[in-house]
Amino acid sequence: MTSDDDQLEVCAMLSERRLEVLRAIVQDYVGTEEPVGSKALTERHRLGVSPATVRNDMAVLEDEGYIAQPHTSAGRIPTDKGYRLFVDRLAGVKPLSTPERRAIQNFLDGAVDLDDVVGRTVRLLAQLTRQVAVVQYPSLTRSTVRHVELLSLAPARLMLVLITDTGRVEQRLVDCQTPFGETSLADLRARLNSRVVGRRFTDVPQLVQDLPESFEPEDRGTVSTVLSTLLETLVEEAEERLMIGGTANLTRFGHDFPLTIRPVLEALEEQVVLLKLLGEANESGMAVRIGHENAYEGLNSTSVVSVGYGSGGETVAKLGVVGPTRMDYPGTMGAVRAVARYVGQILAES
Amino acid sequence: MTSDDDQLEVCAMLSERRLEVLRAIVQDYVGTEEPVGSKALTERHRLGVSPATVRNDMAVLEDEGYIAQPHTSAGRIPTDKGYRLFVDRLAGVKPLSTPERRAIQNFLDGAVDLDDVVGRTVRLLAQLTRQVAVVQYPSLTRSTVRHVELLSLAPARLMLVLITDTGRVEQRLVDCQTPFGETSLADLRARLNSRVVGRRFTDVPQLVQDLPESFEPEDRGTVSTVLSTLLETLVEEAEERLMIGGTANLTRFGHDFPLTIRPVLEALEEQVVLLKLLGEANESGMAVRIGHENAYEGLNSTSVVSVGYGSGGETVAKLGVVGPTRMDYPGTMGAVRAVARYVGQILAES
DNA sequence: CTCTGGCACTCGAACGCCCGGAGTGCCAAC
DNA sequence: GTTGGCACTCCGGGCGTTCGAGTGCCAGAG
Repeated sequence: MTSDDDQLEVCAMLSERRLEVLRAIVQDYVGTEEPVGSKALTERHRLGVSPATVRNDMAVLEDEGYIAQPHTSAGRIPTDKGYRLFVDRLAGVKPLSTPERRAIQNFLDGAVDLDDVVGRTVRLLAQLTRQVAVVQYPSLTRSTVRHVELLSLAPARLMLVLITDTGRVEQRLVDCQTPFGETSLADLRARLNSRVVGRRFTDVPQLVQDLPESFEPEDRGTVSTVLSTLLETLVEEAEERLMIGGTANLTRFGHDFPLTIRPVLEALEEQVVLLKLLGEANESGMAVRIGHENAYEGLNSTSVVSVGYGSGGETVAKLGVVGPTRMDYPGTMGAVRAVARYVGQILAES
Repeated sequence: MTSDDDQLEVCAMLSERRLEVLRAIVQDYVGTEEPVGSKALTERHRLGVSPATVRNDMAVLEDEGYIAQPHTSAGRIPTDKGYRLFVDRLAGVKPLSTPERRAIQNFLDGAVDLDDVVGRTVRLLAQLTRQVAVVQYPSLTRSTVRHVELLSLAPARLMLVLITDTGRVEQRLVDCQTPFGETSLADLRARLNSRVVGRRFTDVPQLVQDLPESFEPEDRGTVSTVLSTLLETLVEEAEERLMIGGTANLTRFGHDFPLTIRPVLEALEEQVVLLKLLGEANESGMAVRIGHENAYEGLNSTSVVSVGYGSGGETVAKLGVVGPTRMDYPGTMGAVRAVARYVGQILAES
């Protein structure tokens, strides 16, 4: 359609005041949840022009697809395209107040382990934004190995435990064909750790591939089994886990309840869908996907604000919120960004 | 009120046919979600009497508080008390069909670790019952120690890993005041394991209390720190985790949406509330809490069906579903019981 | 004593109607 | 380019009517 030459249009058709009108419409609509008319606009905002002028501007904005009216002779509401313009050019990110920042820090500082960090984060985010929060667990693929442990549970049964630098622990049972002596076990444990500790998960396969050869023939089978279980764990767990919270906030969505809320709840149960949503976060900064910009159909009337977080300069996972397209974008973006930063700090400390 | 002499009343006032009428009302109402009238009842069920007779019976049932009418000249709907009678004396537990059983087993057999077992269980239960499923992780307090592992991460930093017989793994960082040698570490690990492996968590405190004394004076501080961290983990993690799923099924609740669904979603976010709900499950068998029988106010128009599960004869945790009081009790109870049994089997195998 | 058919009554849901108000689009004037 | 005026549209709420399902009661039959 007309999306290629947005930049042109913005310059040509949309004067400064028209943009101001759009901003006012978005702000009012977000506040009141009701279509906003020309008269109300001039009353609530000091635009310096009369309702009639605003009406003309609104007609232009509607022609260009930034706003729409639910039915003839009703006020206007922003379209997805309108929100997009608002987010891109009309609104900044609203920083949190100092008390809010302090509250975040205090709350997150109390966490005792990784599960707790993620749990607290998700509750915090839900409370701050009054929307549904989604937090991805720090990813295995980007993190490094802190330790690999091997335990003998029974003569032919081992347990493999994998500990990451982000505090995550994964374990697997390994059934071996032949009994595996304690000394061989200690040997394997030591060699395995000396090779992979501190290395990235993605590098592990190459680092261990020649390990079996250095063992006695009768142990090679078991060593291979252990290694393949280890690699399997890496792959399987690369399908990330995540935690959601604040679903009760869905009840604030709107009046046309069942139709809106249903697909959202369904989407929230589909980890794959959620991961994709978060995954679309831009590497560098925050991503805002508005309404139909979301690939998943059920979320066509919701927006997703997501951002990566991590310790050091590295992004190890993402977090974000899902809310109605009619949301307070500056505030939400501010909260999401702030929480991501603090979580990154917490992870770096542990 | 009249609740003390239920048994009497049941005999005195409620003939066999009246009970049959109540059963028919419950069944019809669960099916249609609409108040059921006398005429419809005689048409759908072969009661062998006329609508007028049924009307008289209904009047009695209403006097006794088993049914009520939303407004004058509407059909009747069962009260909580009516459902209670239905569950206790009029309905059995409907066993699942063979294909269903097979499907459950196949689905659960594919699980790779404890998280996966719980995750699959919750999805399964939600799908079978078309309601919200809640599954508690196997409890630490009732399970036994499979292994305790100690790793040295830095000279004065240890990691403690605890593995249970149900496959659960907990880890904690331990900062020690003084460096702790590898040999002391191996020593502690060995002694610790020889004492607690195979023992119940509740017994651990006594079993380890004299351990520090048998170490060199310079190591005693660290040993004590490790032990107290271990005990702490037992206590902290005794606050159980749980997983929920099938929240999208809440949309099938009713028409008076926002009011009903809101408190339920809120309750589902409160682990404490949920744990209490499940906790009310009778030790031996299944528990059904109907409407106002639930202590938590927000769940006054929902019913909870819960049951314990475990490997061997032992109950290690509970699971259940939350749904509208208007639910298919026999079917739900059958599904819950069957799933609990299979999960118990799976846990016993691993 | 129990069951049945009949009958008058009640009340909610659905429908149609009207009206007020908010908001628009257009136009002529500044 | 901006403004005030004006006719028009359409949604939402309030009101009265109708329709039908369902009830309670009663008198009579088994």
